[in-house]
Amino acid sequence: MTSRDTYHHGDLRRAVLTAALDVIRTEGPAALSLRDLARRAGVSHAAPAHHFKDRTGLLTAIATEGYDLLAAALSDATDLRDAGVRYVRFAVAHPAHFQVMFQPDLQRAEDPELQAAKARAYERLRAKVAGLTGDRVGDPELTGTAAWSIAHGFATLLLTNNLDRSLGGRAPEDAFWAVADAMFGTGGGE
Amino acid sequence: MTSRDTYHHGDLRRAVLTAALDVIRTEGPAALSLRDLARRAGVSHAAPAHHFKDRTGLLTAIATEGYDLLAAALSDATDLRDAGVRYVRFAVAHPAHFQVMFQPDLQRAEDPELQAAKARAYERLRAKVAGLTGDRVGDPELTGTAAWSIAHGFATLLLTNNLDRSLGGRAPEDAFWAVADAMFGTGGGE
DNA sequence: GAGGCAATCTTGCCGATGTCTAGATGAAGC
DNA sequence: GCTTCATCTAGACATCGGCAAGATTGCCTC
Repeated sequence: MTSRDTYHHGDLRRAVLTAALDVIRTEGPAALSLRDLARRAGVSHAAPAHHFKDRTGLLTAIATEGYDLLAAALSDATDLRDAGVRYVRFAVAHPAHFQVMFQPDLQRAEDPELQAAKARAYERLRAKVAGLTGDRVGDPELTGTAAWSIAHGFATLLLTNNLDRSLGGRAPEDAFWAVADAMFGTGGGE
Repeated sequence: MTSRDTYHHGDLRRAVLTAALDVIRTEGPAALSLRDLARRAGVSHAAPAHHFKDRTGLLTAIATEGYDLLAAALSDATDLRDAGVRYVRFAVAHPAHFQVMFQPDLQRAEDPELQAAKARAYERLRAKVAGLTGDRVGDPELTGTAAWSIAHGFATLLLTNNLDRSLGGRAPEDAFWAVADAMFGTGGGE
C-alpha cells in the first residue's frame, strides 16, 4: 500500500492511523514520525497534516478512538468484575491506543471530541459501579476508584513487561481474574 | 545558573538531571530536548552527551535514579499496606521519575545499572509481601501482583489527572488508604 | 454536460533537534 | 612542571515538525 495510481489516496486518514498504531505498538509513541508515516502511506510528507493538523492532533485522534473502543468493550460487561476483565483485554488488544490514552502530555486536552469520548467511556465504568448489589457496595465513588485502579494498574504493569513472571503461562485476562478473586473473594463482585 | 565563570561546569550531570526532571514534570518526556537542557545549564549543546551518551541515556539514568529512590522509600515500610501508601507518595513526590520508569520505550532496557536498580526495588516489594501474616496470605505471587496493581493503578491514574473528582479534597495518600481499606477491609493488611 | 468550489495532495522552505567528529581547556596525578 | 584524561566547545549533517503556495481532482450546482 506504499504506492498508488491516483492523485488522491482514498483513505489516507485510516492508513496513517493504522501505520501510527503499528509504530507505537512496536517502538512506542516517541518513535512516531509524521514523515515516516507519510512515506509508509506513499504520500508526500505534508499530506498527513491535512487530516490531523499536527503530531499532537494525530495522537489526540488515536486517544479519542481508544476511548470509543474502550466504551464499546465495557458496554457489554455483565458486572463490575467482568468490566475489569474487559478492561485488561482491551489493553492487550489495543496496546497502542492504551498507551496514548494515558499520556496526557501527548494529547490536546481541550479537544471537544476527545473530551466527549473520554466522558462516554467514564460513564460506562460508572454504570457498572452503580449496578453493584449486595453488601459490598459501600461508597460508590470509592468502589469505582478501587476497581479502576486494580484493573488499570494490572493492565499498565502488563504492557510495561512488569508481570512476565507473575503470569506463569496464563492468559492475561485469566491472571487478572485470579488477582481480582484474591482481592474481593469468590463471588464477591456479583 | 545559566552562566558560569569557569570552563568546567562543576556538576553538569546533576544540573542536567535536575533541569530534565523539571521539564518532564511540567511538560512531559516528549518535550525534553538535550539542547534546551544544555542552554539551561549554560553549556554548549553537545556537553550533556558526554555524561549521558544520548537522549535515551539521560532517560535511562532518570529511571535508574527513580528505582533507587523507590527502593529507599519502600524499605522503611512497616507492612504491605504501608508500602502501598509509600508507593503512591513516591509517585506524587517524584512524578517525573515515575513517568519515565514506566515507559520502557524511553529507556535502554539492557543497561546493567538500570536492571540492578530495578531488581533492588522489586526485591523490596517482594519482602513486604513475604512479611505478611494472618489468614489473608494465600498465594504470595498473586498477593504481590494484586498489591502492586492497586497501588500502581492508583498512582498512574492520579498523575494522569483521572482521579481529580475522586479525591474530594483529601491528600492522595489518604485517599489511597481509604481505597485500600475498602478492598481489604479494616485491619486486613496486618 | 459545463463550470465552480472545496477538499486533498505536492513541493519547497525554515528553524530546531540528535548525534558525530575534531579540537580546546584545565584539573589531577606523577 | 609535565603528562594524561575527563570535560567542554565548535562545526557539520541528516531528519523532523510546521508553514505557505500551488497543483490535482472529486463533487455539487446550474
